Amino acid sequence: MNNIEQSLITDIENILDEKYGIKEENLVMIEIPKVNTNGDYSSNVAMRLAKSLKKAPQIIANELKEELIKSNLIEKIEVAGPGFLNFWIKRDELAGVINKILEQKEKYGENNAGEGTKILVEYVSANPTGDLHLGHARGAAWGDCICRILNKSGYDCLAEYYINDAGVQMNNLGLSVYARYAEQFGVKVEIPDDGYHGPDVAQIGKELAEELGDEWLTKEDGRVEFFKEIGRKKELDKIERDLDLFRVHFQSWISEQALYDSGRVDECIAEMARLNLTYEKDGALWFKTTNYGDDKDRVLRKADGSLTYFTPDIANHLYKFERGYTKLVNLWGADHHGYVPRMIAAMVAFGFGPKDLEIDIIQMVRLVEDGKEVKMSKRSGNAITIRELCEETSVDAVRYFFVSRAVDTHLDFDISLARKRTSENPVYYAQYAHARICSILRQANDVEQLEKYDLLTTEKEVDLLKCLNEFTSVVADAAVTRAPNKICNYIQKLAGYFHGFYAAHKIIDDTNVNLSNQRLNLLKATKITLANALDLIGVNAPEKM
RNA sequence: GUCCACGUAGCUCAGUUGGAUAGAGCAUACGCCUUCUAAGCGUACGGUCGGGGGUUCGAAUCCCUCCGUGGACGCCA
Repeated sequence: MNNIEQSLITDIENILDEKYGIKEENLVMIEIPKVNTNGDYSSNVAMRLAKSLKKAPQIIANELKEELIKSNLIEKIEVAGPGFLNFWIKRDELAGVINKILEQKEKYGENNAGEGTKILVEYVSANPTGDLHLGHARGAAWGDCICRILNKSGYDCLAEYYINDAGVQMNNLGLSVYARYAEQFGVKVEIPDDGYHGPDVAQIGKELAEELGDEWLTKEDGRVEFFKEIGRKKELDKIERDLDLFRVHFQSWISEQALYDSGRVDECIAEMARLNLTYEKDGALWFKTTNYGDDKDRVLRKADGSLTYFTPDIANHLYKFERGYTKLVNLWGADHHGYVPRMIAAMVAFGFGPKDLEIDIIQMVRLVEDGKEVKMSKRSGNAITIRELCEETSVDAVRYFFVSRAVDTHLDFDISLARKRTSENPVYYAQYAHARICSILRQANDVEQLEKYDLLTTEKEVDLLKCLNEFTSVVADAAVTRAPNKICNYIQKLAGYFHGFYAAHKIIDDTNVNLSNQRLNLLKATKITLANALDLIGVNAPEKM
């Protein structure tokens, strides 16, 4: 990594080491000041050292300035305010990023923040008993983007879906599917109270009636098993198709039932007993999660002999570590947040670190149209599905909107806004910038990459160059903090700087070929960076609009 | 009731190991197309960072308290 920020940090760290013998990671921070009268970059390191060095921050800043000014990156340094170091970078150094981008192309933005960490991201994991809805869509968008960002940042990332296909609910699914199937032949069978009454199950019943005929009406042997299995398969196929439409693809699907069948669940219980983590009380088997930060102990095996949801889920998580993943990330709905401490406690009980499993909580989505909350689909009268949402607006808009806000905040998804093709809609704003660049490049002669970009010195050009320089560290930061919304913020900023630059300057100019060619290369670099950023959130970068 | 999130401009939100005058976009008002995409650009307006207290050179950020919103408190999944 040799971007400007990183070079500045390294320079300062070296000086601190030589001059004061200070070696401390993450001490030196570089930021881009809000106003450009405070430099291209600035650092507060002198203020942070004031206490330990027992010197006024301004004095430290001036001492650092003496040394730093020797750097060939820097045009000018000022010590300002309470002790900030403000840096102005040589213009041709800033522009060096253009050739870097032109050479790296779709690889620009790659970084090694993850240092090869094997990380497993589990998300969506909706039960195969119905369609994917709003909340799932937000989770799917978030998880997919996180994986893209992690992969770009030197993590070895696996996207996994945990299928809750064991237990009572699957039985209920089987019974419900059978009831709907029988209904097609005029035979009335009760759907269990906690069964599935929705239109998707009715649809499956109808399909099965057509495919299979009435043979199962009379055949009782293995009927529930059969309908359970086929219901599961059909529901999962549907989920996979909807996710595919949403451009989300899992590399791994883990079945809860398979964890039972392979004996992993039993092994897990046996291992907990060996580690003395369990006890019997009131006929049930309990896990001493309170010893590891939970607020009460939890039941693993109920008095009726069946296991709780918790037990196979522990086996599920242990299996992730077993496969060599050293970092686990889950995305859970807000309604599961009470479940977080016990799962972490379970992993800690098995000797893993409290940060080896991190669970991000996704907040609720409200659907809004014309200022009013929309609860149900107008088309079907039921809860709105992910497919319906994408068809009503667009995959690009849905993905962008869901990912552009931090996951832990409540989100209003404004359908009318998502449909708009104006600057009110941030997706179009960014895509329009890309299309605009493509249009200009189509009309210009193709230019080779240049040795120098010494003519790109106006405020708009410098803003754009600084923004391009920033991309790699934005990606790295988004990966480490698992915040795809930071990529969206970056996209808006980059698109904004481009539009500003475009409005201020004529790019294709036959009377000044040198400047024109430098600007065209700046455009090419901007196009690549914008497309790379959009790709990280899975949104298209159109050539024409 | 207990626990967990969240509360920043009219609206939607940025803002992390505490830093300079709290930032965008939208909305509103006014400008800008004989010129590469006006799905754009520019200017203006807009704030007790939910209230109060504390910690210190410095707080939207950390601590306490109160208010408001949402969620969780099963031998459900």
